[in-house]
Amino acid sequence: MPPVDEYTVGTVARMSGVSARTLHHYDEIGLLPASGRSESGYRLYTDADLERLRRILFYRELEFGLEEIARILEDPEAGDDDHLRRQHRMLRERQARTAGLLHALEQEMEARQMGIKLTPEEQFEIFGTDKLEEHQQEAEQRWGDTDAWKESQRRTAAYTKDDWVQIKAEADTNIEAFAAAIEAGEPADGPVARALAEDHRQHISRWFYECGYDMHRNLAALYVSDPRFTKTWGGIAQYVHHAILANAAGR
Amino acid sequence: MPPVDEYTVGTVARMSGVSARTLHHYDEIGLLPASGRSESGYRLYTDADLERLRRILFYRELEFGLEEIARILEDPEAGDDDHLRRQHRMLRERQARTAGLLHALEQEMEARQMGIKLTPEEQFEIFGTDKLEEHQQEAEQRWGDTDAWKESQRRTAAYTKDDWVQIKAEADTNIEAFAAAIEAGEPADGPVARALAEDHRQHISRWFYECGYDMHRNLAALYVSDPRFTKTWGGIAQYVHHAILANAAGR
DNA sequence: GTGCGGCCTCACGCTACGTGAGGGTCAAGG
DNA sequence: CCTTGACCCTCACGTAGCGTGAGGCCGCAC
Repeated sequence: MPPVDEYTVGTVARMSGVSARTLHHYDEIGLLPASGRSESGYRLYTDADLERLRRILFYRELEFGLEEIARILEDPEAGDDDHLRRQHRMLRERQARTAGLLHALEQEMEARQMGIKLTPEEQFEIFGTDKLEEHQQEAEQRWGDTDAWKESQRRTAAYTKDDWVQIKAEADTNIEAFAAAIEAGEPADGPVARALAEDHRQHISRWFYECGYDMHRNLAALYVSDPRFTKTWGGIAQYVHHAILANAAGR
Repeated sequence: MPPVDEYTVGTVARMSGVSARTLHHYDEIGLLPASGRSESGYRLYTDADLERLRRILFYRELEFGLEEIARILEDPEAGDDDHLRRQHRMLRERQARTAGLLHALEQEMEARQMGIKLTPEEQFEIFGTDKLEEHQQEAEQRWGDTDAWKESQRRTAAYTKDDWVQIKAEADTNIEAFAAAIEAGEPADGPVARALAEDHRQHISRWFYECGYDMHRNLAALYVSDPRFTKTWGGIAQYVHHAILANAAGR
């Protein structure tokens, strides 16, 4: 006897993340007919149905219409690469448009309000201290005329409180991971530490400014030479510095 | 007397790119009521209406519901930058989501081994040679196990013929620009040459693989050391090499 | 035997319009 | 002056992909 292989709508719904109504709908339109029914009329789905559902959801994510999904799934391959390519093009165009909107929006917002992104109490709430502004003034003194700083200002001006919470969370995770790596005796130039360094670089790129490997190296130098950074990074600064260099060297 | 300032639906439709029905709809739900009517009952829109429509379309592009757009526009900017932030956040989410979709789509396409993206005739038509295959195999031998190679394979698997035409056009433009810069006596480490090098880097990043400045430097080294590249770039290889290094150094 | 949660089948609601049907209106040409 | 064709009007139903009850059967625990 094969594994259970008999699921009711609710079960399938919970497993796949869609609603029961959606399954009813897909049954109705024949996109995903239930393989069978129980004596009392309950829809019963098999593992094969689940697999089909997975494929359906994949194409749905790509914003194909249900009808087109049906066609794609019906005939095994055939000329469907065209669909995929078209979809790919569409998505790339959308990506470009979105990027344009983003840029316009950021400029608009920067113009609208220079500086003050959060009220002092909100900053307090997030960072547990209100050193952020102080930190900012220091930073501006030193970096005010670099492109990275300007880009950082442009981007951070647009962040909401939720964004800051996430930034903080990511940063903390990264610091903790480094601490754990030291604990575990991972070498600073080993694969684990390098991966963490890469995370760190991407964190900066994502939230503050385009941070290539060269930039990252420069930043690493600061971690050991600038007391402000050393304060944030505590005893692990040296280790992080080493890891960043090792990571950058490998690219 | 001010400029015309009296447009009928069809005119507005053509100017804004929406359908007349859409304008009817916006009128019906009160989102964009026509400022007036002609004697015969034609809707008449003013320049102010057009401005409002532009704003509506902007928010619509950001996937706000019409009802919410109405609320945003009605309220004379109370929490104005608040919803700007929300838009910004939404856009970034969409950006990330679309990037994910693109990635998934590319993997799917690569997995289906649609590697034969262009027929030999098309290859010849675009690149003026059908020896791409050999070239490709050589490259794979040498670079096959690098991340950049894999990323490039994944991404290019999804390109259409039109994409390739554009890629080729961009590349040619870049090469010609370099040639022109040499002709004009531009120094290889001057601003013009560096800008061209930056274009070149972005071209690669956009179409093939993430090419940071370090990576770009490595690539530059090949241009002067690897005969295959030297062939493509002819006599300007040395100059390009120099420009890339200069550009990377400034970042 | 009686809850309670899960399942069933209608069936109407929703968004943002598309798409006619049936009928006036405006400017140019015959 | 009258016709023609492009444009405009107001209903009003259709579409996709479900959401959201309503009314009722099923099954298992207490």
